[in-house]
Amino acid sequence: MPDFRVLSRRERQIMDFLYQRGHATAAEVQAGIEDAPGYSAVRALLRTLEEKGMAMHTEEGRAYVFRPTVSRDQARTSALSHLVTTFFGGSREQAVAALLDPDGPGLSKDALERMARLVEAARAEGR
Amino acid sequence: MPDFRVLSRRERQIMDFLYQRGHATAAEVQAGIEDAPGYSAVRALLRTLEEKGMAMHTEEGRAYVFRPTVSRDQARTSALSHLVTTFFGGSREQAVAALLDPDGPGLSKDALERMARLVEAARAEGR
DNA sequence: GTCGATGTGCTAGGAAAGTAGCACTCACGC
DNA sequence: GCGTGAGTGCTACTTTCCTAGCACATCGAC
Repeated sequence: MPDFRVLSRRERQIMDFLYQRGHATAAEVQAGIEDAPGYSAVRALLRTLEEKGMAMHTEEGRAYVFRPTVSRDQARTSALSHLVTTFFGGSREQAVAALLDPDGPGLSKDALERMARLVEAARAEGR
Repeated sequence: MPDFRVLSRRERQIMDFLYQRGHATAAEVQAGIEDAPGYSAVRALLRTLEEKGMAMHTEEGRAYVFRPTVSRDQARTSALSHLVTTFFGGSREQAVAALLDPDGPGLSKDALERMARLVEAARAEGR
């Protein structure tokens, strides 16, 4: 798995966008990211990301459609683990607590119930 | 709250370290981060971070001890929310599921129990 | 067929980041 | 008092990032 830490500021911004959307053309990237640079700059950055092995493209009609090379699943696991280490001293439990924080936008009853079931399932499995 | 997105690659790396440790001298930063640059470079980066308002220092003995200006709590909330948006389509529930992933290092029975209680508490509060 | 819109590739220059090195200060031991 | 070690500030250099601009290709409308 490529190392996300080698990414520059703009590159990161674009990768985030690609993970959020799944895939995007240069124009979509430009339209989608905040404080975006010129169109040429976006294309150049996408090319760099390909060189670094972080993204790949397929031709769809005339346009290139870009996707991350590393699956969202792998990337999210890696990002999550980094975040837990950095901000929660490695405690996933604390991270869960933060996710349940009532200050955030309210979680639906259903979502909470599903979470409860997830925890129960993990408990059942863990013994 | 300053915007973490303006940080360069090295600066980010150092901020992560500061959040992980709470505080650190230049020497500790250099010793602590992977693939670290020279001592001078680290000091220069810390100075830049101060200029950008991301870190501050206090003098302790002869050495400067650096800390993030934004509290770990605020920073973690912001980082978590960004991560949930980017990788989980905004679903905190899915993020929790990933944190419970049995492929990761096992969670202790106690930790799981505490999580169960957290969810229950959130449910009780949410109605 | 030709003009405009929308693509791409490539190159080059300026800005920012990253790094090393030197000069200086201060505390401590001899 | 003077050398040494550990600290800082500052400056200058190199590398990388970021960006714009130009040249060329392709498609569709007229």
